[in-house]
Amino acid sequence: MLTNRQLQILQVIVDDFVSSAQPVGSRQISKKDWITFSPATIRNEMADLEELGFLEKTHTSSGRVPSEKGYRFYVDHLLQPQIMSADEVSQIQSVFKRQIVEAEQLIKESANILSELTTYTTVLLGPDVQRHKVKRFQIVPLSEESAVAIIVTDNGHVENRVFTLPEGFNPSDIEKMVNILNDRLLGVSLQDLHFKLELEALSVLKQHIHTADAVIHSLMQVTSGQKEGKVYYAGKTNMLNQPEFHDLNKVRLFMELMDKDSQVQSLFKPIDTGIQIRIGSENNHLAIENCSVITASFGAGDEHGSIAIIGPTRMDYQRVVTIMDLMRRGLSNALSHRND
Amino acid sequence: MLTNRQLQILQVIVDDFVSSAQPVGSRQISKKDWITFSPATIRNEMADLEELGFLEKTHTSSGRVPSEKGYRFYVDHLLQPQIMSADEVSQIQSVFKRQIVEAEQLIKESANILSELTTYTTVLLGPDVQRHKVKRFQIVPLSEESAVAIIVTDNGHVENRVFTLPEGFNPSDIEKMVNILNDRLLGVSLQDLHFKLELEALSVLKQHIHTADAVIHSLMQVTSGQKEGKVYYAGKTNMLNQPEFHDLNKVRLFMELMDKDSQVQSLFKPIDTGIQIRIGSENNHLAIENCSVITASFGAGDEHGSIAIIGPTRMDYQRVVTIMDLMRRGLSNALSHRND
DNA sequence: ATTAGCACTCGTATTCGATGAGTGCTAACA
DNA sequence: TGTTAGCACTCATCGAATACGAGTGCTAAT
Repeated sequence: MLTNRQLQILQVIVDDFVSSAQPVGSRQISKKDWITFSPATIRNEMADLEELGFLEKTHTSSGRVPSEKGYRFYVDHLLQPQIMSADEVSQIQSVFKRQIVEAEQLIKESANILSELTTYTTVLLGPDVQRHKVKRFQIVPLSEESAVAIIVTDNGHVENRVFTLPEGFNPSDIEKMVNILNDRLLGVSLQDLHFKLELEALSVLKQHIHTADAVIHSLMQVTSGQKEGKVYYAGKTNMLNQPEFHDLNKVRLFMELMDKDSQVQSLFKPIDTGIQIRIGSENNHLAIENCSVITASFGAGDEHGSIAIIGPTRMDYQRVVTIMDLMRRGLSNALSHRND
Repeated sequence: MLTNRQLQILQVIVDDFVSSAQPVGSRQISKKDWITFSPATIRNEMADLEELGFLEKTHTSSGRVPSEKGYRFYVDHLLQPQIMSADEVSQIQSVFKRQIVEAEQLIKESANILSELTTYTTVLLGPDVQRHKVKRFQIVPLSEESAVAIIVTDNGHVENRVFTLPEGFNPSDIEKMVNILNDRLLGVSLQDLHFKLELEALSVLKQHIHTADAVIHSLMQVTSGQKEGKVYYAGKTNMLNQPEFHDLNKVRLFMELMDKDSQVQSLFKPIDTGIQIRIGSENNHLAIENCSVITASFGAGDEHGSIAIIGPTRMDYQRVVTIMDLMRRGLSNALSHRND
């Protein structure tokens, strides 16, 4: 168990290092006016904290830097909600005041504000499309051999894909088919769609349309492709302003990672509801081993998603957590009242 | 007018500098076995070429580097088609062999291969949606107050947007309205849609539906939003491997530019058909003043778009032009035969 | 007209010493 | 026994001095 004094010192070191990016020395700590003990005492305590694994040195005679364990402890025990300026609060709330109809647009705006306020990078994981339910099914023929299939979900998302019509397909069958499909598939979630098409719709359709087999298989191709939700980024280049990214190799690794939506998706998906923090190696990825990811999920009813902020491990956790919590509540709120 | 010897020297300098990124000295040039004259002679010629503005020095006693004017001359007069390895040719053609139904998918694949083969960054400008024509108009109600409007264009693109329904709107009017709109708007290009809605559709609708005014205005909001085509990137991080981007500031500027689709759109849009090259300051943008952009437009019938490659001014023009030409023809071909 | 020879320039890499922030330890102190 | 002043020591950073070498421009010889 850490003594009160050790807690104080750890807190100062993290806070100082977060804002200065420079190793923190004993003299610097003693300057804080609520610190009553001498640099020598602080040095002793720091040596202990280092032995316990909360601090590190960059070289033999440098100041101290929080270790991952140090950040973890700070985040778990020392975090205290920050007071935000009225200006910033109103900036956040301005998004929710505007009457935005489309959920997607609302969330994107939030992500932009989030990176602006934090100066970190925001990753926005779109709502899991697979959970949405079919509201309407539509097929629009384009030519003799191709048509576009459209699926509207219950909350307004539209999925569409061009597919080829089988030879000898009778265009007049389309309407019949669409009716049957709408009848059968209403309310089915997109993730179930694939199977429902094969198991239920196919047999019914076969009775009415003789090329049904081929069409359904084309449609099944359509439904199989869209496994992942969309990923949206804001403030991607903010990371370049962080001193820890003065190294081009790190920049490259980071940017390459950010280009792979599927990897980003799995790295940034929240494991639980609420706000979570993953520090450094906890992220399990080389490209962001010196980064922390803070995720927040939000939602109301069917419409939910998550926002993540990524910055260096030396990130302003207090501020980010406070802002994200505000954002999370606001978004959930806005989404649930949207259709009243 | 340049002498034959000057042409030879300019060619060697560009070629060498392109592959080595180091200023080229007289000795190095004389080593080429088809160069028959001595370093001293070469130095004299280089001094002349510098006076003419085709070459530059990085400092008083360094080798020569092509100037923008030098590249321009090289590109205009010295470019000769490269012979590509059978391996690479087949890699390109593999895309077109696969039977891909959706034009967008096909083009994206091409862009990926393009950046792989060139090690530069590919920017893909989607077909100009505004030119497409309405094939089908559809409205799907989501709740009492909202609905999603869907526009399918003649080549299978789907535009959609959620909009609010006016109070007191009678849901049963939707079908009537959709019918009228489909009737009136079939074949209208998206860029005209906005006005047609206001000028033609509105008056007709008013006769049948008393809330038509409000609905049309909601719809007009939908049609006004989608001014720009989509932009797709491949190999964004390739630029980081170029030695000219070892400077973090340049990286930042470049990445920031690439995040702004609308700016990228206007910078990379080809002015003419065929292959064009814009060198350095010809691009008129600070962030890419040391870059060259090679654009190629392709298309068949209604479906056309353009691909651009961006790299440092010290880029392998011969190779890129050869590859892009192959790609351009392939794409145009594939698109025109797609629906046969 | 071409080229060998040579003095000169300038970027790069290396070494060396000075500086200063910061530590750990010891001994004095309350 | 916990705290602190004092001091020797470490190590990153910076600037000056130096050597090195690739490359040029000029002159004079071919």
